[in-house]
Amino acid sequence: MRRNANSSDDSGGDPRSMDDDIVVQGVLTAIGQKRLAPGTKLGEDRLARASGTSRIHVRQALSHLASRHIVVQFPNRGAFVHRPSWKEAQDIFAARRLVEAATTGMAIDRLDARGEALIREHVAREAAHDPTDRPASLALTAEFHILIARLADNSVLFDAVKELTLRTSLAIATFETPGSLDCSPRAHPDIAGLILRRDRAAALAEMNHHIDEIEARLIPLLTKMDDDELTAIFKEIGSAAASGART
Amino acid sequence: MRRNANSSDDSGGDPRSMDDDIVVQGVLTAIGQKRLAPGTKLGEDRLARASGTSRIHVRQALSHLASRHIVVQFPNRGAFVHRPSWKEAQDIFAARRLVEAATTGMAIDRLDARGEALIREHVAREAAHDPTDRPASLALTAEFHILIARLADNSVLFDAVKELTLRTSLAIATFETPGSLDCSPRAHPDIAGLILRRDRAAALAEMNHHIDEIEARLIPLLTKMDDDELTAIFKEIGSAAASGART
DNA sequence: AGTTAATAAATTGGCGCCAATTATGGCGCC
DNA sequence: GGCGCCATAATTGGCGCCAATTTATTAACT
Repeated sequence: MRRNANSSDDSGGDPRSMDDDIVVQGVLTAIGQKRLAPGTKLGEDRLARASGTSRIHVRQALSHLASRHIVVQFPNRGAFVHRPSWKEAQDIFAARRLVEAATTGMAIDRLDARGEALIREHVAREAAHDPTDRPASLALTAEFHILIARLADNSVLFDAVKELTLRTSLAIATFETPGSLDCSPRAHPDIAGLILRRDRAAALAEMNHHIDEIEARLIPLLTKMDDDELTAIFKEIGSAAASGART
Repeated sequence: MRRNANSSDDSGGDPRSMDDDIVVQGVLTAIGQKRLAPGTKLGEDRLARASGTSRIHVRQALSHLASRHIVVQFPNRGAFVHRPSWKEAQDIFAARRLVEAATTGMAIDRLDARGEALIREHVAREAAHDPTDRPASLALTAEFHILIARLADNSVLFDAVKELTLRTSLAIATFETPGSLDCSPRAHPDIAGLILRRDRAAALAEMNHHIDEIEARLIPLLTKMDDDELTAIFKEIGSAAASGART
């Protein structure tokens, strides 16, 4: 009997071993629950002790997460939870608008009875869950978007939505304003209803609006500025001073 | 002085060490030159001897390539050059149409003098190259699409185009008809001219048509069928025989 | 007192070895 | 003659150890 690499379909990806998956899922849920802030160092020995596995699995898991842009690895310095720049966060949302508009349309095109049942089941699960539980809300949001992408029946776009969902949670953890809460899952039943009604234009517009709403909750904090932006600013001052001195 | 992980921007990704990159680039160019057919087993010891590096670098490189869907890894069996299914090839092209239409439009929006110079330089390089050199043509095609994606100034879509370009070369290696040759790079000067002229609609249409042309060169060869499709066919025969026997 | 340089501790990177699993060749059996 | 089974060989998976690099600490010096 051959064992499958990933049993649940909403798992992060395709790590080779089972112990790798433990580390990957651990880091992912820790990030999703905001127990691991962006920029945190992920020491190999520490993760190995925490996950109960060996250091080699931790390294493979970190390499896997690095390929998904969840962590960044510096040579001889270790792995850190990736802190996306403001530009990268905007890029992520622009890509989501593009890809998820496509997956929504394709999901409507290929919608059948099984797809309708899956959508209804998810809406029911969202209606029944505790709205004050932030990590659960975030996980349900990700599951909704991934479900739509699965119904689109395109493996490339499905993987893209999975990756963009993860990176979005990193962007939220980096740039979210402390005030706004639980405003996003409210829109899911609306989108689901429009999809079930095969209202293409309205579903696309609502999905775009939903992504815009998530993006609007983020603000560019200057304290979390990226190094590249900092050097760009210094270069800008330099050129401005040069032109000012010339004039 | 801090050394950069990847010096050239068109490299495959972000492998940690320099030796890993040797193996990654070696496998990539071998695939691009059709010296490694899809389905070929990539033994660790063999790759280590061939690349002159150690086995650990080979493993990290294979893990990296597996995360990019270039190779597939089976537990305790090793890594093989990924042989995309016909469905996956169609998915790749559908995703390319979506993403590259977007990158083309964004490249036109943000086009400046530097971008125009890069496009003109690439067109000149394509005009000067030997059209009978298949691997060089394929590499130039990939570089053109990646250049457009870079001008779009969206890191997520840039990475997506890089990955989709690689996967397309795998799809071509798997499904290409032997007859058709060097018909694709002909369209690049046209697309480049339309982009330079800021003709949005025509550029998008031409880019879509160009991708369609590449896809049209592929045919679903039955001999290179995927395992899943094969089992599906056997199941189909089984049910047909059962219903036939009952009737 | 601040800064620089040297030393020590901690962490990552890499290699060799051995165990576990799988592919292969040969043998006996039906 | 074909099929299934077992032993051998080859390959991958994993662990421990040591070297190389970075980081923290301490000391000396201006």
